[in-house]
Amino acid sequence: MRVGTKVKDQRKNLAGLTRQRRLVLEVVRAEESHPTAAEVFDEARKKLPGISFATVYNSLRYLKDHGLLREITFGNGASRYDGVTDRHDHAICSACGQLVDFDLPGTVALTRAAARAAKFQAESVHLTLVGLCPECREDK
Amino acid sequence: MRVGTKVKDQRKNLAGLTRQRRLVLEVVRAEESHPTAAEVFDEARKKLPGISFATVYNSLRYLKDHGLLREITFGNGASRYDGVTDRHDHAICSACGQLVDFDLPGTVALTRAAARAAKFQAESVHLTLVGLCPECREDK
DNA sequence: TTCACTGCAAAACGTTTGCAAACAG
DNA sequence: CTGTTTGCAAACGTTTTGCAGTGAA
Repeated sequence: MRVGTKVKDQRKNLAGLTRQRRLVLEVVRAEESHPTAAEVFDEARKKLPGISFATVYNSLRYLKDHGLLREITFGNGASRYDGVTDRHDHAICSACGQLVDFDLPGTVALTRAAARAAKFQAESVHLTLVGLCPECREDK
Repeated sequence: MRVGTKVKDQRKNLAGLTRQRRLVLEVVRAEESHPTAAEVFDEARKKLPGISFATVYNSLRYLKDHGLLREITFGNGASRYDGVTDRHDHAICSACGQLVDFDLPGTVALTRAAARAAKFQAESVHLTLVGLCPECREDK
C-alpha cells in the first residue's frame, strides 16, 4: 500500500464516520455472506428505518475509498461487499452463486509473475475461482 | 428488416450463425482492443446500418454461450469482449483503462491450489492484474 | 408453413447525481 | 457561518425482454 503526501490523513477522515456509515459498516461486517448493496440496505433499514438507498451507496463508496471494506465485482450482477480488507481471493459457486473468501499462499510470487508476463507495473492481483462449493458438489 | 429489397447472395447460415452474428464475431475479432458492446454496435453499424442494439447483445450472448468469444467483466463498467477463447489472463491499466491479454504459465497448478484452498471443485480460474501499462508507467 | 431471428421500444437492473433540508464543526 | 451529509426522486449507463414482422428452410 502506498501512502503519499497527497493522500488525505485517514484519521481525520475517520472522523467522518457518521451514524449511517457506521451502521453500513457494521452490517457488512456482521453478514457472514457477502451482501449486495440491496441486502445491506434491507438490513440497515431494520435498525435505521429512515436510511435511503442513496445513502447506503454513498456510504459503501466512502467506506471502500477509505479502505474499511472491499467491493467484489464478478459478472454483471450487483457488487458484493466484504468486511475483510486483508488481501485474499474469492471463490464463486457456479451452481448456487455462493461467494466465499479463501487464502492462497504465494500470491506475492504470483503477482510478480503476472506483472512480468503482462509487462505491467503491478498494483494488485485478483484471483477468482469458479467451481462447485462443497454443498452443491454433494447434490450432484 | 424493414429497409430494402436485398439481394439473396448471402452465404448459408452455418449452425445458427446468421449474418448479424457473423458480423458481430468478425468485429470482435478484428478489434485489437477488447470492445464493449456499444463499440461493437458502432462498428457493426458501419457494415450493416440496420442492425439493432438488441441484436448485438443477443449475438454477443449467443457467441459467448457457444464458446466463440469471451466476455470480460471487471468493475461495474460495461462488459468487454474477447475474440480469443483460449485460456489466458487479463491486465488492466489503472491509469488509462487499457485491457490486455497475457499468458501466465502454471495455471493448472494454480487452479488446483486455489481449489484446495477454497474447498471447491474447480471449473476455471480468473486472474486479473491491476497496474500500470508500459505507456502510463513512462508518463509518470 | 414453420420457427428461429431481427428490429424496435420499453422495461429492468444496479448505481449515481441534483437538490433542498438537516446537521456538525 | 460554512462545509458536509442526508433523503428523496429522478437520471444514468448497461443489458434484457415483449412483441410484431421478417426471412430462411
